[in-house]
Amino acid sequence: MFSKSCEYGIKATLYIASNSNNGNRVSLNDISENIDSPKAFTAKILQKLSKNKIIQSIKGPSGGFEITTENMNNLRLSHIVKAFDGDDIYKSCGIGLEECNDSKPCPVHSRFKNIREELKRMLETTSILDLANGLTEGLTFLKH
Amino acid sequence: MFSKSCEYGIKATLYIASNSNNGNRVSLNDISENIDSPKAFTAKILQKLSKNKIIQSIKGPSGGFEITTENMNNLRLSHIVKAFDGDDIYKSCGIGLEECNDSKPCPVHSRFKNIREELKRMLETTSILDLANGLTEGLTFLKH
DNA sequence: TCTATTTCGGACAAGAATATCCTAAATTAT
DNA sequence: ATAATTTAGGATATTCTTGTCCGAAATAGA
Ligand code: SF4
Ligand code: SF4
Repeated sequence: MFSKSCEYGIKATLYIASNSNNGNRVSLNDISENIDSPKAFTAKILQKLSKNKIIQSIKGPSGGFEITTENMNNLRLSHIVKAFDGDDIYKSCGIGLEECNDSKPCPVHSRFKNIREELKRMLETTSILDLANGLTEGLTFLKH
Repeated sequence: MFSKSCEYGIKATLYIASNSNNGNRVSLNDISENIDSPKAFTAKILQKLSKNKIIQSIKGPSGGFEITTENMNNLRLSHIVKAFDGDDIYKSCGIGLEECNDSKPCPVHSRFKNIREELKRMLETTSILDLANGLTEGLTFLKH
């Protein structure tokens, strides 16, 4: 469904958010250990999140990553997905015709439409904070 | 959502089905032209469909590909998807934890679950014939 | 100022997906 | 039989994604 990068991006953001909730800044090492992702690759992911102003990065000793309360509240899952995978998931569903529209639909169009819209709606209404809270409360997990 | 291979696989099957409906056997050339896909690559796709007994292939002059009425009726979209992409789409949704379960859910689990199940249900209930009919009747299209 | 820590960013490597090419095998028609 | 057509399948190429490596830049503390 999502690219590996996007999956790591979501996990990393949520891990950072859950820690920022508690006032803790976290390092690349922390993150890649706790979300079970390759360290060097995760560094790239974090750079991208940082450039997209989803998280904040601080260099130097006792540096690391954090996310502002404002961002946690305002940013949605859709923002992260968009940063990594673009809006493909909203457009090129089904069998990937170049231009999709209702007036010249592909055979699976009507069947996929609802699902696609439900997914879109879910991503656009779920905030980082919503998801991070479950982590903080120990109700959900980022690795097994 | 699906791999390119899977998309071609779906399109090819539907094109063949729509033609088998009219008693026409179609060749690789026909198919790749009408679904707008790279010919050599499409040949591989057709081989896979054939090995998976989704379509039938006939060699030699006036050979080509066709699909039986029985297969059109019995086979679902899910069979094609499974042949190309496995059952990933049913398992590794959301952020791709290795083992997914309700008792140790990832943060997006509850939100993704419904969507995933709806997708699964749709794929498992949509037959090749359902989709091919729309094509035959000129209501839906495989290229623009 | 010097050192240690930590992110940044460019270059490179490995792997997977996508795509092409060419020859073999089967089948039909002549 | 021979030639023409069409699928089968192995080898190879290209492109994209995923992943690693290493030195530069920033920053905190001694
Ligand atoms: S399902 Fe609709 S939107 Fe998706 S590829 Fe087909 S025509 Fe386009
Ligand atoms: S949403 Fe559920 S099933 Fe999907 S990866 Fe997360 S825990 Fe697993």
